This record gives sequence, C-alpha cells and structure tokens, in this order.
Amino acid sequence: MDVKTLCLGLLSLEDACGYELKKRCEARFQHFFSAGYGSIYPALAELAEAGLVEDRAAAGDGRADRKVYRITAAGREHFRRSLHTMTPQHKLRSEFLAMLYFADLLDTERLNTVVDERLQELRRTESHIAGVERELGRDAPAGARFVAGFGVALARVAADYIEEHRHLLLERSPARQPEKAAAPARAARRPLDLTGSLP
Amino acid sequence: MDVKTLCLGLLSLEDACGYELKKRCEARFQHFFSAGYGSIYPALAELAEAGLVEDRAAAGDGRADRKVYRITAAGREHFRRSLHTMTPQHKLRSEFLAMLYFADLLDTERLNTVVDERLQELRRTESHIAGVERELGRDAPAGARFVAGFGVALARVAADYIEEHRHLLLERSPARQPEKAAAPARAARRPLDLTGSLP
DNA sequence: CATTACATGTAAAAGGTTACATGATTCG
DNA sequence: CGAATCATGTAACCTTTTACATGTAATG
Repeated sequence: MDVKTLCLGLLSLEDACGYELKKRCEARFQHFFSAGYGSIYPALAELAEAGLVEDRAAAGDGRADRKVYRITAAGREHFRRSLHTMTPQHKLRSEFLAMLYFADLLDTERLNTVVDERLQELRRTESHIAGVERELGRDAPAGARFVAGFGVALARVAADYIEEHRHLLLERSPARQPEKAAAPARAARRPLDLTGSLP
Repeated sequence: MDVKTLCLGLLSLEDACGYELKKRCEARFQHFFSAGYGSIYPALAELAEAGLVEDRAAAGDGRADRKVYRITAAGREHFRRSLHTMTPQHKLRSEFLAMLYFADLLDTERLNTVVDERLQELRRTESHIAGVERELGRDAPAGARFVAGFGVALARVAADYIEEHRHLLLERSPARQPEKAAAPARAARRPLDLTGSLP
C-alpha cells in the first residue's frame, strides 16, 4: 500500500485537503506509516486524474484557500478491491538496531546518548498513541482501536526491553578489548561465525 | 545507514563476498534490515572505488569464482566515524497495520487469511531469531545478543497481541453495519473525528 | 514583529526493488 | 536430469525524501 492508496483510504472516512491528510497520517499512523507533502500532493493529483477522487475549491475563511478532496464511488470500490488484492507487507528498517549490533565500536557516551534518545522517542510514541486510543470511543471502528492498542503494546515492550538490557551493551566483549592495550589490532581478531541457523 | 554502510560494518567483522553478505544480512538482520543483490553489489563496487574495501579474486574450489572483499584501515575508520556521526533512524512501514485500520471494509475470510499469515510470519521470525540467539555464546559481541533478544521479545509480543485481540476486528462497528441491510449506504455515514491529540 | 500554523505545489536526487542475463556445481 | 545453491552483475523502474518556491493569517 503506497501513499496513494492510503490517502484514498483516509478519504473513504472523511473529506480532506492535502494538508489535513498529512496531519491525520501523523496522528493515527505515526508508529507505522509516514508520508510527506512531497508524496501526498502528487498522489492526490493522480487519484483525481484517475477519477477516484474529486476536488472542490474551498475558500478558507481566514486561512489559505484549500482544495478539498472527496472520494468517488469508483474510488471507494477501488480501495476496497485493493485491500482484497494486495499482499500486505510489514517492513522495518532500523538503523538504531543496526548500530547497536556494532555497539563494540561505540564509545560509552555515544552509546548512552543514542539509547536515551530512542527511549525518549518510544515513550513519547507510547503516550501519544495511548492518548489517541483513549479518545476512541466504543463506537469507533474496530481497526482503529486494534491498531492503537498494538502500537502501545509494542512501544512499551520495546522501551522496557531496552531499559532492562542496555547494561549488556557496556560489557565489552573480551575479543575486542585488547585493542585498547596497544595490540597490533589485527592479530587478535578472531572471526566468529555468526552466520546463524538457516542458510 | 544505507546498504553501503551496513556492508562495511559486516566486513569489519569478517571478509566476505557479495553473496555471503546477503546471506548474513538475512541470518542476522532479517527482522530489521533487508538488502537485495541489486543494492549489495553496487554498494561493494562503490566501497572499493572509495578505497574503503579491497577485493581479491578467490578461485572457488568447486563453486563459482568469488570476489572476496576485505575492509581497509580507512574503511574501518570510516565505519567507526559514521557510527558516531549519523542519526539512527527507526522506520516501520506496515501495510498490514494500515490494512487492519480499515478492517471494516474486509470480509471475514480475507481478514482471517491476512491475520493468520502475519501470525505465521511472526512465529517463524521469532523462532528463527531465537535460534540465532542460542548459537551466540557468552563471548559473542554484546550487540549481537542484544539485538537478537530484542527481536525475539518484539516478535513474541506482536504475535501475542494479535492472537489476543483479533476477535475485536470481527465485531463490526454499528456505524457501518447498516450497509448490510440494503440502506442507501451514504446516509448512515457519520464522520468520526479521529484526528487525535497532538496537532 | 517574529514565529508558527495553514496551505499547495514542483523538481531533483537518492535509494531500493525487480527483472533480466549468465554460468558452474551439487544434491536428490 | 532437474532443481536448488553458489556466484556476479546491470538496467529500468518505482517511490520516497529533500529542497525549493510562495503566500496568508493567527499567535505570542
């Protein structure tokens, strides 16, 4: 599901202009999807060209003029069909975890800064989604509640794991320690085979 | 951290050819990073051009000839520096969660299939990383153990949450139920404002 | 008066995925 | 003997990110 499809989905719930769409993405999907103006505006233009949405100019009383998009019957049908057709991916790319994998190469201060920042972000996310969750009444769509609950649960566990295990990252492995002691730096390298179970 | 930097990192642990690098990514980083040949081979070429790695041809006894890459002193320094310079991102893009947000629009069968498949994937991932973790001895780098433990913990919680809460997705919200009863389909739409707390 | 929020776009660049092209060897 | 594994690469394509360009209005 690309930004285009997600916009269509959001428009299936409520009319909006591009700017609002971005705000809604941030509010609801913060923890698992992001979209910038650079992808939203072109996406809306393509949707309109395909007849899946229509736009009407709305004079912003006070604010700037807006272009409000409304989904068409064809758009609704298209979205529903794409939900049934696509194979939903779930992709994580974490430079944070990649970095920690090489924790041996980081000095203590840097390591602590990075971990602290990630922790803050996770706690912020956790409380933000918890807030969203609270505002959803019993009559809110099941999906919205499920997704919010999922986000809270995951953020909490991630933060807890990091807090409970971060101390392990400071126990430098004996194999690399010698470098500090002016050793020739290459002689001590013992290539561990971590290839793992599968291939 | 792009594929280029990650390759450099892997080469800081052990010499390898492009093919091996991909296998190692899959084995160790499966749950938070992916890289195809289409990004690894060009990355290695660029690293070599920049003098951060060197390659020597290795006659594959039996197998095809390989190009084995070894990190240079400059490469080691570059990698260490980039670990200290970069701002580590953590990006999740989940079409799965996006889809569940719109669970109202899915028929029961489709919903169950999608959820079951995600669950299987999570359980596979969980046991795979747990396997990797078991093979890491006490002398393995702290980062490798931390990252594996993190992966197991998260995969477990994600799967558990889904199993415990999936039933909620089948309770269709009353606001959308009328569609089944041949209602005009648009009249009943009550646009809930889910904009959320922040902006 | 300055900054933030509202509002819409474009263009270039970066990056990754997919498909293609090729070939040896091993395993069942 | 056919399939899977090992092995290297290229090129087109798709998407997203970033930077740019512009302007109003509310807020502090």
